[in-house]
Amino acid sequence: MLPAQPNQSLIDGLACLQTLASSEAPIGSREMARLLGLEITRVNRLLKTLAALGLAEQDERRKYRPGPAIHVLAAQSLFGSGLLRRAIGPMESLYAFGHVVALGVLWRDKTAYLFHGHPSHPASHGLGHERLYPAASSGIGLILLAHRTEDEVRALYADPPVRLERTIPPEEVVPDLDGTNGLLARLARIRADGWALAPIPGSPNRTLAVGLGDQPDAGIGVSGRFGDHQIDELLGALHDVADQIVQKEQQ
Amino acid sequence: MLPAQPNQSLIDGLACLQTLASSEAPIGSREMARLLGLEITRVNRLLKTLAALGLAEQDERRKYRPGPAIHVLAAQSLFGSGLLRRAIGPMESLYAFGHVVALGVLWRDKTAYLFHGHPSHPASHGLGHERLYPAASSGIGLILLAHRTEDEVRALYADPPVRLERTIPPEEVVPDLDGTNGLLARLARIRADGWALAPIPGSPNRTLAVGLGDQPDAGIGVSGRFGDHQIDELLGALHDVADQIVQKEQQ
DNA sequence: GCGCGGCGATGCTAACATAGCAACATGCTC
DNA sequence: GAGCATGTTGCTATGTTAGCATCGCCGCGC
Repeated sequence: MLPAQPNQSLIDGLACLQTLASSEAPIGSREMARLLGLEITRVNRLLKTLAALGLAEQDERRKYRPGPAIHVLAAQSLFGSGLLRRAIGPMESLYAFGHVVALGVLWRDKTAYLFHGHPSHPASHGLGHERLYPAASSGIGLILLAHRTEDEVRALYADPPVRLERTIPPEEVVPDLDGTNGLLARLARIRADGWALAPIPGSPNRTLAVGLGDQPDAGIGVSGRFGDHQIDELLGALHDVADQIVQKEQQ
Repeated sequence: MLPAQPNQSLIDGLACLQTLASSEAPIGSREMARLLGLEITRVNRLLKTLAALGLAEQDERRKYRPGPAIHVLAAQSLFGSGLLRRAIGPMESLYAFGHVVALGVLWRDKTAYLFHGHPSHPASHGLGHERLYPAASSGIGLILLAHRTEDEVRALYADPPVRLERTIPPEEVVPDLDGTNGLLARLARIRADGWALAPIPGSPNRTLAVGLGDQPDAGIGVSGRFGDHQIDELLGALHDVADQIVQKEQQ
C-alpha cells in the first residue's frame, strides 16, 4: 500500500541497512549494489550516509559492516517490537521436549530469528546468533509464507533482490512455485493444516512450526528429532504457547 | 564525518523510525514533525513510507506506532549488533549481588537499554521492556557521555531534538553544562575515575556503571541499594565482566 | 448538535536534493 | 608490474522530493 509520494531514498537506504545487519560478512558497496539491483554510486552514498550515522562502518578492506549505532537500533527495535519480551517466557515451557526452540519472522524470502535456543544452554543464549535461513526450507518460514497471498509469494521469488552467500546448507535454490509438488501447493496444504513441518537438509532433524495469531507476523517452532507419533503433542504445546503470546499482546 | 553527498531523506527517515521505536505511546505525524523540528508534509511522507514497509502502522486515532516489520528489524539488528549475544552470559554473574543488572547504549541525550533485568526474574525477562532514560540521570548514560567530546555533549543539549513525554520520574530537565557543578565538570571526573555513580531520583537506589572498552559504545551497570563500602567490590566485578565482553568481541 | 481547532493526507508544481557519468585513488591477484 | 575490481568524488542535469494550499476526519467544548 504505497502512499501518494513514497520516499525512494528511505526505502533503498533501509534495504541497505537491513541487508548489512543480516549479513554474516562485510559487504562492499558495489557488491551491495549488485545484491539489491541498485545503481552503484547511489548505494555508495546511502552506505556512506549510514556510516555517518554510525549504523555502518568500514573494515580494513573498505567493506561495510554494521557500526556502533546498530546497538542503539537493536535496543530501540527490541523495545518497539515487544515481541521477544512477550514470547520468551511462554516459550521456555517448550524446552521440556528437549529440542531447539525458535521464534522467527519473515524477511523477503528468508526467515530471521529473534530467538533460537537449545535446552542445553540458558534461554538467554538464544539471542542474536542465528543467521538468515531460506524461508522455503524453514518450518517457521513456511507457516508465515502460507499466510501470504499467491501474488506476494510469487513476487518474493520472481527476482529475489538479496542473495546472501551461505557457506553451509541449505543451498540457496529458488523453489518451483507451481504444480502438484510446487511451493504454492505446499503452502495451501500448510494453510489448511494450520502448521508446517520441514525437514532440515543433511540432518535427521525437522522443524514443526505454527504462526502467532490468525495473521501471523511471526512464528514459533521446535526443531529436533521426533517421530510422527509425537507431532500431535508438540502441536498442542506450540498452539498453547502461541495463544499465550497472542494474549499478552492484547493486554 | 559526513560524506560528500549525504542523503538527508535517509537521515530524517531513520530519525522518525528510531523515535517511533523508542516511544511508549503512538505519535501523530504533526507531533513527530514538532519533536524532530522537521516540516510537516515531509514527515508525513516519511511516516507513510515507513508504513508501506511495515515498519510503522496507524492506530484507530491515526497516530503512528511501530508496525509488524519492526520484529524483523529487531531480529536483524540483534544479529548485526551481536552485543547482547556476547554480553548476556558474562553479565549473569552480576546477579549474585542482588541488584538490577543493565546493558545500555546512548541515543542522543538518552540511555536505551538492551538489557535491564532483576535477579528475582529469569535473565531472559530483561529484554526490550525498559523505556528511554535521560542520560544525565543514568549511570550508564553518564559513563558513555564522559567519553564524548565537549562539543558533542554541548550539541546534544543545545537543542535536544526529541523530547518524549514521560509519565514517571525523572523529569526531563536540560542539565546545566558549565560551572563547578555542571555536567561537563562531572563528566570530567567520571572520565578520570573510569566509572560513574548516579542516584535514582525518589529512591534510595543508585547505579554504578562502567563502559565496555576504551571507547565505549555501550555500558553496563548495577542498580540497587548499596553502601559506599561496597563500591570497590562492585566495580571489580563490573570491570571483570566488561573485560570478558570486550574479549568476546575480539575473537 | 455545532463550530472550531488540530489532525492526517494529497495534488500540483517548482526547485533542489539526488542520481549518474566520468574520473581518480586504492587494493588484490596473477 | 599490469590488469581488474574496488570505493569514492566532482559536476551537472533531472526527476524525486518539498512545500503550499486544500480537503476530509476527529475530538473537544459550549
